Amino acid sequence: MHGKMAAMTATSLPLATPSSGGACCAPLVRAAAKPDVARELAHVFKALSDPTRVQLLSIVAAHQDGEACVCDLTEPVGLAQPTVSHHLKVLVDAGLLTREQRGRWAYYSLVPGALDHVAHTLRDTVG
Amino acid sequence: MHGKMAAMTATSLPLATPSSGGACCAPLVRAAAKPDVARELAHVFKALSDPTRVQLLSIVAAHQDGEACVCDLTEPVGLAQPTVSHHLKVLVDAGLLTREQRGRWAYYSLVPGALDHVAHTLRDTVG
DNA sequence: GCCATGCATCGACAGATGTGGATACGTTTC
DNA sequence: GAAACGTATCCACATCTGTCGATGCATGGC
Repeated sequence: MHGKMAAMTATSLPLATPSSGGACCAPLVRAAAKPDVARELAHVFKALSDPTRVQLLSIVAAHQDGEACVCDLTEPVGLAQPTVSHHLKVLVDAGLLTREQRGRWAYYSLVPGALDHVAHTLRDTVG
Repeated sequence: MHGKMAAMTATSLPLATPSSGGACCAPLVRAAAKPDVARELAHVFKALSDPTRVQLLSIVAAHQDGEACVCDLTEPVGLAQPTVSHHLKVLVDAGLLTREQRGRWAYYSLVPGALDHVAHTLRDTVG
């Protein structure tokens, strides 16, 4: 749509024409992120994009043995129990928490390397 | 508000009552995240929670000199120019990109330590 | 078996978000 | 000055999201 090839006939350096009148576009020095990777990253970040969910992760991590049940979490965040359950489900779906039912209680814990993995992928993508 | 001190009079270990019938709640071994920190983190993560914006960061980083103008970005992500401008504004507001107008073009670049700072704060908060 | 408890799901609602067409603004060129 | 170009802003719209009351579904205690 842009006539990129036709521009080749004009000068030997169609890109990076400097100074005044030329093009704005600089060349790429490496490949950009695959859309799949961007989607994967965005999915995890969407789970982290709510203050309540960041707090929930922190509270779970601060508990003994790194696990907490829903009843441990509703009061610190000041939200109703269905809302907390919803947020926890989002975090589980993002691969940041695991759920384990023991008796009447559902215990949530951090997935060990999850955050490190995200940080590493992000570094590979934009770093 | 919680009478933490008063509870000390009942038993020497008011928390962590174990085994069967007892409470579900495990004690905290350290302080949870301040709401302010959670909000700050969530704000940055919200900017990263859209696949298009992750791609934009990656494309900017992949360009020579680590900068790109809007015309470099619309075609790779396949969206209209106003939409791309909107996403770029979100990334600037989150402190992940800077904008510099040079001539007719607006050049966007990564803020050097921004992602590292976020990763470090996150580690302090939930790690 | 029956009730209480802890949690997930459902339904509904207000507010936020991604998207693009139309348009306005600043800069460069003629 | 006028026209062209690159971007940002405005507006409208469909969709998504956070929230909570009501309800269902298990498990444990009586």
